[in-house]
Amino acid sequence: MDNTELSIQKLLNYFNKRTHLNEADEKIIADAYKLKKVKKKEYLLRQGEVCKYEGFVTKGAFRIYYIDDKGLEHVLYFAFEDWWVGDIASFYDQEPSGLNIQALQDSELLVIDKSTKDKSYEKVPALEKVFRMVIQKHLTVLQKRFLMTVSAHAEARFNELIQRCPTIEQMVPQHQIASYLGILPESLSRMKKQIAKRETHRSN
Amino acid sequence: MDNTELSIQKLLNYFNKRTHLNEADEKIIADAYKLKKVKKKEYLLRQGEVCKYEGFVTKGAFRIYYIDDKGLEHVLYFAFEDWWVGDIASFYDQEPSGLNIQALQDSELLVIDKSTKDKSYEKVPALEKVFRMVIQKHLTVLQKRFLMTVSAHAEARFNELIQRCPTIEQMVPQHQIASYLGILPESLSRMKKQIAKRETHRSN
DNA sequence: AAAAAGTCTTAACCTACATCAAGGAAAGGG
DNA sequence: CCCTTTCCTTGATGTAGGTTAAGACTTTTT
Repeated sequence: MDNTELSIQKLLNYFNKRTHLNEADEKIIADAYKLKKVKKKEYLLRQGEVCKYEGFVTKGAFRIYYIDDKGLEHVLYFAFEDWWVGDIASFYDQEPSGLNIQALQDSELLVIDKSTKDKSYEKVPALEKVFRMVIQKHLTVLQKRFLMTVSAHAEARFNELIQRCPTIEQMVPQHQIASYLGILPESLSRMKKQIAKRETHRSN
Repeated sequence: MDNTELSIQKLLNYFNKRTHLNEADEKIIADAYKLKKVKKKEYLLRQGEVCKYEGFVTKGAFRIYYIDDKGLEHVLYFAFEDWWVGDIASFYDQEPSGLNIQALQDSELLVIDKSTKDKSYEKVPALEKVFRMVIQKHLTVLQKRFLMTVSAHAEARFNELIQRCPTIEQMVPQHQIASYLGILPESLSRMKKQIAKRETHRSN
């Protein structure tokens, strides 16, 4: 079994956890998605472009971020295996995107373009429900993140992130974690020093 | 035509803008949704309760907000006519909600409970697509809001709000607008004074 | 192996907004 | 209509995190 087939198997697995697909459905899906390799630091999407692909990450990791008018980057989320990447608004309306999607490591994903996706909904109606639920999940996660961001200090947000995703510090550089938390790298560095100082005080 | 029928007509209208329903579909939907009246300051949902209803606002306005551990309120969004209210996570998983949904004025909405909603998806599959798109829209709006919140100052967020929703100041008290912007009422008051001062300087 | 690019830390200073406190205006209820 | 509650404003002071600048350390590229 080659790389593409393995990836497709992961995707079918993902779908079958959420609905039941028959063999004909699986064939349609297998034909609709194409394997795409993206090298470290390369982009799947850049701000200003139309989002051509919706992708299912099968290997590696991505960061999805926005660059504001001052040139500062703001990480919207990190995407690892079994996550979806893309800019829904840009993909569905085929209008310029406000987001950048960059590989953090050499990565692979299964991608689908807009017209193929539309056809897949027609051919496999069960996908409507699956994606409704996937998007619902995304929405609730973002809602929680938003409320956390407006109600808690950076240190609480940092602790929450580490608890929810303990390996994150091994996977992405610290300045990108700072960007995810909504603070500058300098602030995160300072904050970690403070935390460490409190830790040693406590143990003495 | 009574109040309920008028409301149902608004809802069918809303759905028919996004898909095509036949008469049987319309009948099913008309039976599934019930009119509910909520007086000013009353709640459709309180933090800690399970979200029993998903609602389509046909009259009035609501605020959806979260109370943090310090007791501070954070407005997630305001909902006016033709908007949906509810806590998706709590509604679909029937688990306690983290949100409060309160009427800002005497209001009316069409509500549906979880099991009726599940049945409506089975009976009218076209609704899957409609709600997938509604939720997609919610997600993109929240995404933009989140990025605005982390990248722009309170004054820029205020200007954006006024531009996007010019009547908001007539509809909701200023301290709730402050809460939506993620600042304290005192800060918004001060900010508006600053803006006004700059305006008069410019015109002299 | 050298050069270049990227990453992390530290320090001094600054600012947007929070906090605390209090008085006044408006609005809604009996 | 008064009384209570809600709402808005203003001032003094505090602070989390931003800004600027610089040095060291690490990784990648050539």
